[in-house]
Amino acid sequence: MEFTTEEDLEELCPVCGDKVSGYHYGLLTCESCKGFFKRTVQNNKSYTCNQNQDCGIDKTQRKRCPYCRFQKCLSVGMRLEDRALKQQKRALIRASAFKLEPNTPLMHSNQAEYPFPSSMTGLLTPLGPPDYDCTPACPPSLGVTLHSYGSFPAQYQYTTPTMPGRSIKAEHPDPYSGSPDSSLGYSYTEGCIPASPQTSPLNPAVPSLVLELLSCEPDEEQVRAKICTYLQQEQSGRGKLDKPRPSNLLCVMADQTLFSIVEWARSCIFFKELKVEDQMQLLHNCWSELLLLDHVFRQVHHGRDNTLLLITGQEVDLAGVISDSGLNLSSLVQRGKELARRLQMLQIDRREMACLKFLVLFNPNVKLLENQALVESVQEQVNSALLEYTLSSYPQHVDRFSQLVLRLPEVRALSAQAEEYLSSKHLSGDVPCNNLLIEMLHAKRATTIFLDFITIVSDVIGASCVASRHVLSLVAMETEFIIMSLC
DNA sequence: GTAGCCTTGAAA
DNA sequence: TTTCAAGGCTAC
Repeated sequence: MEFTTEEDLEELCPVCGDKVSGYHYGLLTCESCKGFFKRTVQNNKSYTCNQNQDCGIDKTQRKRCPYCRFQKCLSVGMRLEDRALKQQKRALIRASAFKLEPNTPLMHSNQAEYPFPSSMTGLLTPLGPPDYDCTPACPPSLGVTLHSYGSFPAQYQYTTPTMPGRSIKAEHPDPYSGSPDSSLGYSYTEGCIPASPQTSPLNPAVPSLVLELLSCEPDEEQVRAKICTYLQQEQSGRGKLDKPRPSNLLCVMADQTLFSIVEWARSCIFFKELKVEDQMQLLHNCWSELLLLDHVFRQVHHGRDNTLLLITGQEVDLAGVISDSGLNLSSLVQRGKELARRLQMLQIDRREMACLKFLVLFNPNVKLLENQALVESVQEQVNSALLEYTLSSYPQHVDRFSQLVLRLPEVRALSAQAEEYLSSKHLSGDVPCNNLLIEMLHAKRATTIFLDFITIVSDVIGASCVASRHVLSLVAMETEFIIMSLC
């Protein structure tokens, strides 16, 4: 088809029939509809229709119902084009960087060589599963009521209490299959602006990287089954009369979940390209954040305010947990639930969850990695892909990217609090040494001590950390024994 | 809030 | 340097 520019411009705006002024947001529209779409998207406008959501939109009526006008903009195919996406991307990244900058990591990032826990090394080396003896011996502290929730439903059918009238259901029988069509796990129906890509007439292409990250997601049903089997074996080993306390169960669950997280990381794109030493440093840095995210995302799926959903599929009464646990633990639980509630309000989807996990795992603040460049590159790529995805799939929520990434400092702060809690429990002898949770905790603390030492050494010898890496490696070998003794 | 005109900046 | 789409500005 051949059209001259003049012929193109003689066309009428597909939204209101006014004279087109050029290509705007993907198609030929008039200047007013361009401006209207821009204002709506930029200012995150939300309209309602006073009629039956089928108002006629033409040049003279277009001002009457912004809701129907925006719906028509979407239905004819207006969307943020590449250029707009890039511009918004730059602006948002700048804004996010500005907001995130003061939130430097609460803990030291992991650095140069130091002794790695044996079980972690076992998990990361490709020589087969580790022979890890995880003996749960957590003290009774919760006294919670556990009642069976059965297995995970193959198909979610929740009504979110925080969003009355909005039904949430899986669009695919297997929400964990990772295929693009099933990747969201939810679909929404709502009267106003489409709230999810499925209902959006835009149906924009999902960045391939986002799909790639999603395909790395573990099959949660398998993870659940594995952990349940482990718990059953554990119980059968104890004997029928020796029933574990709920707090013991929770401790083992967290420990086993951490194993599954390490397994997930091992199989992930980019991560498996790293050397084992780098992999361990990244995991040591973020294990508690990933564990927390796993818990929080499960609560988002669960969608119930008064209960917690465990990895085993069991529901725990939230009030019981809060009343029966100490101040520190109840504070942790409540903050975790609040974080889940915020993400639920955002209607975070599984693609976004997968991206956030990668942003946590590939933390560019972990310095002196052998392949630092890859980690920084992945962080940048995932940031970019997530931003592109949120802008194109949720054009009515322009600050969605910021809202998502701004949860990460909260995750870090909360996980630091959880580590402190675990550490105090361990020091008081309530948690045994021989589980992965404690091992990771030790590894991180060892790194912190080591880093402080390295910083002092660097200052003393007047060399930059990078330049003195080889010298420091030698020092590390000498201090290895001291660090382990301290821990 | 709308819409027409102007400026900006990326891409060719 | 030119083109063109996005965003800014401002009278209405």
